[in-house]
Amino acid sequence: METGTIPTAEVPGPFDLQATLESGQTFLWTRRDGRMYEATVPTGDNAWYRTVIDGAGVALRQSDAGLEWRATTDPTEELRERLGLTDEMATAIAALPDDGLTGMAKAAFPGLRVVNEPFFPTLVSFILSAQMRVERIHALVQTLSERYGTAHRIGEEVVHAFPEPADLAAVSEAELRELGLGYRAPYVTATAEMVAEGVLTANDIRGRDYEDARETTTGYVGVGEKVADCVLLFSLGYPDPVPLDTWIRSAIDEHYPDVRGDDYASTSRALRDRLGPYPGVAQTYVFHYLRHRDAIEAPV
DNA sequence: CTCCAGGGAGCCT
DNA sequence: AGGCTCCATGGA
Repeated sequence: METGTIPTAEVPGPFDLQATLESGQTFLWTRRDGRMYEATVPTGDNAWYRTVIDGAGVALRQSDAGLEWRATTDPTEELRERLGLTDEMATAIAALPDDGLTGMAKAAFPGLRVVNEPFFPTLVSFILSAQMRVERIHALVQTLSERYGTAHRIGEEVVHAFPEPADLAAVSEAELRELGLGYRAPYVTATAEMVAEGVLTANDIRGRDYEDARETTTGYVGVGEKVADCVLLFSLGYPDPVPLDTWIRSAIDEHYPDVRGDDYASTSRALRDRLGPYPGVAQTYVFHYLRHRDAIEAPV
Protein backbone atom coordinates (compact mmCIF):
# COMPACT_ATOMS: atom_id res chain seq x y z
CA MET A 1 0.00 0.00 0.00
CA GLU A 2 1.29 3.38 -1.04
CA THR A 3 -0.05 6.80 -0.23
CA GLY A 4 0.48 10.12 -1.89
CA THR A 5 -0.94 13.53 -2.59
CA ILE A 6 -1.54 15.47 -5.76
CA PRO A 7 -0.86 18.98 -4.50
CA THR A 8 -3.56 21.56 -5.18
CA ALA A 9 -0.95 23.66 -6.95
CA GLU A 10 -0.46 20.88 -9.54
CA VAL A 11 -4.14 20.89 -10.54
CA PRO A 12 -4.94 23.60 -13.08
CA GLY A 13 -7.92 25.67 -11.98
CA PRO A 14 -10.34 25.01 -9.14
CA PHE A 15 -11.31 21.38 -8.49
CA ASP A 16 -14.24 19.98 -6.49
CA LEU A 17 -14.01 16.21 -6.03
CA GLN A 18 -17.46 15.84 -4.50
CA ALA A 19 -19.22 17.82 -7.23
CA THR A 20 -17.34 15.90 -9.92
CA LEU A 21 -18.09 12.44 -8.50
CA GLU A 22 -21.64 13.16 -7.30
CA SER A 23 -23.06 14.93 -10.34
CA GLY A 24 -24.44 11.92 -12.17
CA GLN A 25 -21.64 11.62 -14.73
CA THR A 26 -20.05 8.53 -13.21
CA PHE A 27 -21.51 5.87 -10.94
CA LEU A 28 -18.27 3.97 -10.44
CA TRP A 29 -17.16 5.58 -7.17
CA THR A 30 -18.51 5.01 -3.67
CA ARG A 31 -18.07 7.24 -0.65
CA ARG A 32 -17.02 5.63 2.60
CA ASP A 33 -20.05 6.85 4.56
CA GLY A 34 -22.39 5.72 1.78
CA ARG A 35 -24.17 9.07 1.74
CA MET A 36 -23.58 10.39 -1.75
CA TYR A 37 -25.95 12.81 -3.50
CA GLU A 38 -27.01 14.50 -0.27
CA ALA A 39 -26.67 18.25 0.20
CA THR A 40 -23.90 17.92 2.78
CA VAL A 41 -20.13 18.05 2.48
CA PRO A 42 -18.30 14.98 3.83
CA THR A 43 -15.49 15.52 6.32
CA GLY A 44 -12.55 13.48 7.59
CA ASP A 45 -12.66 9.77 6.82
CA ASN A 46 -16.16 10.10 5.40
CA ALA A 47 -14.69 11.99 2.46
CA TRP A 48 -12.81 8.97 1.06
CA TYR A 49 -14.11 7.71 -2.28
CA ARG A 50 -13.04 4.41 -3.80
CA THR A 51 -13.06 2.79 -7.21
CA VAL A 52 -10.99 0.41 -9.34
CA ILE A 53 -8.52 1.79 -11.87
CA ASP A 54 -6.67 -0.55 -14.22
CA GLY A 55 -7.33 -3.56 -12.02
CA ALA A 56 -6.29 -1.97 -8.75
CA GLY A 57 -8.28 -0.45 -5.91
CA VAL A 58 -7.84 3.28 -5.37
CA ALA A 59 -9.04 5.48 -2.51
CA LEU A 60 -9.16 9.23 -2.93
CA ARG A 61 -10.16 12.25 -0.90
CA GLN A 62 -9.76 15.99 -1.17
CA SER A 63 -8.18 18.02 1.62
CA ASP A 64 -6.54 21.41 1.92
CA ALA A 65 -3.27 19.84 0.79
CA GLY A 66 -4.76 18.45 -2.40
CA LEU A 67 -5.94 15.02 -3.55
CA GLU A 68 -4.81 12.32 -1.17
CA TRP A 69 -4.70 8.79 -2.59
CA ARG A 70 -4.14 5.29 -1.27
CA ALA A 71 -3.37 2.49 -3.73
CA THR A 72 -0.86 -0.19 -4.60
CA THR A 73 0.65 1.94 -7.36
CA ASP A 74 0.61 5.67 -8.02
CA PRO A 75 -2.68 6.45 -9.84
CA THR A 76 -1.90 10.12 -10.47
CA GLU A 77 -1.80 10.01 -14.26
CA GLU A 78 -4.98 7.93 -14.54
CA LEU A 79 -6.74 10.28 -12.14
CA ARG A 80 -5.76 13.30 -14.23
CA GLU A 81 -7.39 11.70 -17.24
CA ARG A 82 -10.49 10.31 -15.55
CA LEU A 83 -11.29 13.38 -13.47
CA GLY A 84 -10.43 16.05 -16.02
CA LEU A 85 -7.50 17.52 -14.07
CA THR A 86 -6.06 18.94 -17.27
CA ASP A 87 -5.23 22.30 -18.76
CA GLU A 88 -7.77 21.65 -21.50
CA MET A 89 -10.59 21.13 -19.01
CA ALA A 90 -9.60 24.22 -17.01
CA THR A 91 -9.61 26.22 -20.24
CA ALA A 92 -13.03 24.90 -21.21
CA ILE A 93 -14.50 25.77 -17.82
CA ALA A 94 -12.99 29.25 -17.89
CA ALA A 95 -14.64 29.75 -21.28
CA LEU A 96 -18.15 29.02 -20.00
CA PRO A 97 -20.51 31.94 -20.65
CA ASP A 98 -20.75 34.05 -17.49
CA ASP A 99 -24.38 34.95 -18.07
CA GLY A 100 -27.53 32.88 -17.84
CA LEU A 101 -27.68 29.36 -16.47
CA THR A 102 -24.05 28.54 -17.17
CA GLY A 103 -22.97 31.62 -15.22
CA MET A 104 -25.09 30.61 -12.23
CA ALA A 105 -23.78 27.05 -12.44
CA LYS A 106 -20.13 28.13 -12.62
CA ALA A 107 -20.56 30.44 -9.65
CA ALA A 108 -22.15 27.65 -7.61
CA PHE A 109 -19.75 24.81 -8.54
CA PRO A 110 -16.53 26.32 -9.90
CA GLY A 111 -14.59 23.06 -9.41
CA LEU A 112 -16.92 20.73 -11.30
CA ARG A 113 -15.14 18.77 -14.06
CA VAL A 114 -16.39 16.53 -16.85
CA VAL A 115 -15.14 13.00 -16.28
CA ASN A 116 -13.59 10.59 -18.75
CA GLU A 117 -14.51 7.18 -17.40
CA PRO A 118 -14.08 3.67 -18.92
CA PHE A 119 -16.31 2.85 -21.86
CA PHE A 120 -18.19 -0.33 -20.95
CA PRO A 121 -19.13 0.66 -17.38
CA THR A 122 -20.31 4.05 -18.64
CA LEU A 123 -22.30 2.45 -21.45
CA VAL A 124 -24.14 0.11 -19.08
CA SER A 125 -24.61 2.81 -16.44
CA PHE A 126 -26.48 5.03 -18.86
CA ILE A 127 -28.52 2.16 -20.28
CA LEU A 128 -29.69 1.73 -16.70
CA SER A 129 -30.36 5.46 -16.40
CA ALA A 130 -33.56 5.34 -18.46
CA GLN A 131 -36.46 6.57 -16.28
CA MET A 132 -34.35 6.15 -13.15
CA ARG A 133 -33.12 8.57 -10.48
CA VAL A 134 -29.40 9.30 -10.12
CA GLU A 135 -29.21 7.74 -6.66
CA ARG A 136 -30.75 4.53 -7.92
CA ILE A 137 -28.50 4.28 -10.96
CA HIS A 138 -25.55 4.45 -8.60
CA ALA A 139 -27.03 1.78 -6.32
CA LEU A 140 -27.63 -0.59 -9.24
CA VAL A 141 -24.15 -0.06 -10.72
CA GLN A 142 -22.65 -0.86 -7.33
CA THR A 143 -24.85 -3.93 -6.96
CA LEU A 144 -23.71 -5.24 -10.35
CA SER A 145 -20.09 -4.63 -9.34
CA GLU A 146 -20.44 -6.41 -6.00
CA ARG A 147 -22.20 -9.39 -7.58
CA TYR A 148 -20.26 -9.90 -10.80
CA GLY A 149 -17.12 -7.80 -10.55
CA THR A 150 -13.65 -8.65 -9.27
CA ALA A 151 -12.86 -7.72 -5.67
CA HIS A 152 -9.75 -5.63 -4.98
CA ARG A 153 -8.16 -4.54 -1.74
CA ILE A 154 -7.14 -1.10 -0.58
CA GLY A 155 -5.42 -2.02 2.67
CA GLU A 156 -8.23 -3.37 4.84
CA GLU A 157 -10.97 -2.10 2.55
CA VAL A 158 -12.50 -3.98 -0.38
CA VAL A 159 -13.74 -2.45 -3.61
CA HIS A 160 -15.34 -4.23 -6.57
CA ALA A 161 -14.59 -3.49 -10.20
CA PHE A 162 -17.45 -3.14 -12.66
CA PRO A 163 -18.06 -6.52 -14.35
CA GLU A 164 -16.29 -7.43 -17.59
CA PRO A 165 -18.57 -7.56 -20.66
CA ALA A 166 -18.49 -11.37 -20.92
CA ASP A 167 -19.24 -11.80 -17.23
CA LEU A 168 -22.24 -9.49 -17.41
CA ALA A 169 -23.46 -11.06 -20.65
CA ALA A 170 -23.52 -14.43 -18.89
CA VAL A 171 -26.05 -13.29 -16.28
CA SER A 172 -29.63 -14.33 -17.04
CA GLU A 173 -32.26 -11.72 -17.71
CA ALA A 174 -34.36 -13.11 -14.87
CA GLU A 175 -31.51 -12.61 -12.41
CA LEU A 176 -30.96 -9.04 -13.55
CA ARG A 177 -34.65 -8.35 -13.11
CA GLU A 178 -34.46 -9.67 -9.57
CA LEU A 179 -31.78 -7.09 -8.88
CA GLY A 180 -34.20 -4.35 -9.89
CA LEU A 181 -33.16 -3.55 -13.45
CA GLY A 182 -36.73 -3.91 -14.66
CA TYR A 183 -37.27 -3.64 -18.41
CA ARG A 184 -33.62 -2.61 -18.87
CA ALA A 185 -32.42 -6.14 -18.06
CA PRO A 186 -32.54 -7.48 -21.65
CA TYR A 187 -30.90 -4.27 -22.92
CA VAL A 188 -27.92 -4.81 -20.63
CA THR A 189 -27.61 -8.46 -21.60
CA ALA A 190 -27.75 -7.77 -25.33
CA THR A 191 -25.33 -4.85 -25.19
CA ALA A 192 -22.86 -6.74 -22.99
CA GLU A 193 -22.92 -9.56 -25.57
CA MET A 194 -22.24 -7.10 -28.39
CA VAL A 195 -19.20 -5.71 -26.59
CA ALA A 196 -17.95 -9.12 -25.45
CA GLU A 197 -18.19 -10.56 -28.96
CA GLY A 198 -16.72 -7.50 -30.63
CA VAL A 199 -19.83 -6.78 -32.70
CA LEU A 200 -19.57 -3.09 -31.77
CA THR A 201 -16.81 -1.69 -29.60
CA ALA A 202 -15.43 1.67 -28.51
CA ASN A 203 -12.89 1.49 -31.33
CA ASP A 204 -15.75 1.45 -33.84
CA ILE A 205 -16.89 4.80 -32.42
CA ARG A 206 -13.69 6.72 -31.65
CA GLY A 207 -12.45 8.91 -34.43
CA ARG A 208 -15.84 9.47 -36.01
CA ASP A 209 -17.28 12.94 -36.23
CA TYR A 210 -19.60 13.68 -33.34
CA GLU A 211 -23.01 13.08 -34.92
CA ASP A 212 -21.75 10.02 -36.79
CA ALA A 213 -20.36 8.69 -33.52
CA ARG A 214 -23.73 9.25 -31.84
CA GLU A 215 -25.60 7.31 -34.53
CA THR A 216 -23.06 4.50 -34.31
CA THR A 217 -23.43 4.33 -30.54
CA THR A 218 -27.21 3.93 -30.84
CA GLY A 219 -26.42 0.57 -32.43
CA TYR A 220 -26.34 -0.89 -28.92
CA VAL A 221 -29.59 -2.21 -27.50
CA GLY A 222 -31.11 0.22 -25.02
CA VAL A 223 -29.06 3.13 -26.34
CA GLY A 224 -30.91 5.97 -28.03
CA GLU A 225 -29.64 9.43 -28.84
CA LYS A 226 -29.66 10.71 -25.26
CA VAL A 227 -27.78 7.78 -23.76
CA ALA A 228 -25.35 7.85 -26.68
CA ASP A 229 -24.63 11.51 -25.93
CA CYS A 230 -23.84 10.65 -22.32
CA VAL A 231 -21.42 7.91 -23.36
CA LEU A 232 -19.65 10.17 -25.86
CA LEU A 233 -19.38 13.00 -23.32
CA PHE A 234 -18.46 11.12 -20.14
CA SER A 235 -16.35 8.33 -21.60
CA LEU A 236 -15.05 9.05 -25.09
CA GLY A 237 -13.99 12.66 -24.62
CA TYR A 238 -16.30 14.30 -27.16
CA PRO A 239 -16.77 18.00 -26.27
CA ASP A 240 -20.00 18.60 -28.20
CA PRO A 241 -22.74 16.30 -26.81
CA VAL A 242 -25.51 18.01 -24.83
CA PRO A 243 -27.61 15.10 -23.53
CA LEU A 244 -31.26 16.15 -23.66
CA ASP A 245 -32.77 14.65 -20.52
CA THR A 246 -35.85 15.76 -18.61
CA TRP A 247 -33.91 18.39 -16.63
CA ILE A 248 -32.31 19.97 -19.68
CA ARG A 249 -35.58 19.89 -21.62
CA SER A 250 -37.34 21.77 -18.84
CA ALA A 251 -34.47 24.26 -18.78
CA ILE A 252 -34.91 24.75 -22.52
CA ASP A 253 -38.59 25.54 -22.00
CA GLU A 254 -37.73 27.97 -19.21
CA HIS A 255 -34.59 29.70 -20.49
CA TYR A 256 -34.15 28.94 -24.19
CA PRO A 257 -37.71 28.62 -25.55
CA ASP A 258 -36.61 29.36 -29.10
CA VAL A 259 -34.22 26.40 -29.05
CA ARG A 260 -36.82 23.64 -29.06
CA GLY A 261 -36.74 21.94 -32.45
CA ASP A 262 -38.66 19.19 -34.17
CA ASP A 263 -36.43 16.32 -33.17
CA TYR A 264 -33.50 15.46 -30.91
CA ALA A 265 -30.79 16.30 -33.44
CA SER A 266 -32.10 19.75 -34.32
CA THR A 267 -32.84 20.69 -30.70
CA SER A 268 -29.38 19.50 -29.73
CA ARG A 269 -27.75 21.56 -32.48
CA ALA A 270 -29.65 24.70 -31.55
CA LEU A 271 -28.80 24.34 -27.86
CA ARG A 272 -25.13 23.71 -28.65
CA ASP A 273 -24.98 27.03 -30.44
CA ARG A 274 -26.10 28.77 -27.23
CA LEU A 275 -23.73 27.15 -24.76
CA GLY A 276 -20.36 28.49 -25.90
CA PRO A 277 -17.32 26.71 -27.33
CA TYR A 278 -17.56 23.66 -25.03
CA PRO A 279 -21.23 22.61 -25.08
CA GLY A 280 -20.75 19.37 -23.17
CA VAL A 281 -19.02 21.09 -20.26
CA ALA A 282 -21.78 23.69 -20.18
CA GLN A 283 -24.48 21.04 -20.18
CA THR A 284 -22.79 19.18 -17.33
CA TYR A 285 -22.67 22.37 -15.28
CA VAL A 286 -26.30 23.23 -16.01
CA PHE A 287 -27.51 19.72 -15.18
CA HIS A 288 -25.74 19.73 -11.81
CA TYR A 289 -26.89 23.24 -11.02
CA LEU A 290 -30.53 22.52 -11.83
CA ARG A 291 -30.51 19.51 -9.54
CA HIS A 292 -29.19 21.61 -6.63
CA ARG A 293 -30.76 24.95 -7.44
CA ASP A 294 -33.34 24.84 -4.66
CA ALA A 295 -30.75 24.18 -1.97
CA ILE A 296 -28.55 26.98 -3.30
CA GLU A 297 -31.28 29.60 -3.56
CA ALA A 298 -32.85 28.73 -0.21
CA PRO A 299 -30.00 27.62 2.07
CA VAL A 300 -31.12 25.99 5.30
C1' DC B 1 -53.69 6.98 -4.39
C1' DT B 2 -50.88 9.39 -8.40
C1' DC B 3 -46.77 11.17 -10.42
C1' DC B 4 -42.07 11.01 -11.84
C1' DA B 5 -37.22 9.57 -12.72
C1' DG B 6 -30.27 11.73 -16.86
C1' DG B 7 -35.53 7.06 -22.33
C1' DG B 8 -35.83 3.44 -25.69
C1' DA B 9 -37.96 -0.35 -28.41
C1' DG B 10 -41.62 -1.82 -31.17
C1' DC B 11 -45.23 -0.80 -34.02
C1' DC B 12 -48.01 1.99 -36.73
C1' DT B 13 -48.90 5.42 -40.32
C1' DA C 1 -39.06 9.88 -40.69
C1' DG C 2 -42.37 10.93 -37.09
C1' DG C 3 -45.86 9.80 -33.47
C1' DC C 4 -47.87 6.53 -29.83
C1' DT C 5 -47.73 3.05 -26.37
C1' DC C 6 -45.69 0.23 -23.27
C1' DC C 7 -42.13 -0.89 -20.39
C1' DA C 8 -40.31 -2.11 -14.06
C1' DT C 9 -39.33 -0.14 -9.92
C1' DG C 10 -38.98 2.81 -5.92
C1' DG C 11 -39.57 7.23 -3.70
C1' DA C 12 -42.21 11.51 -2.85
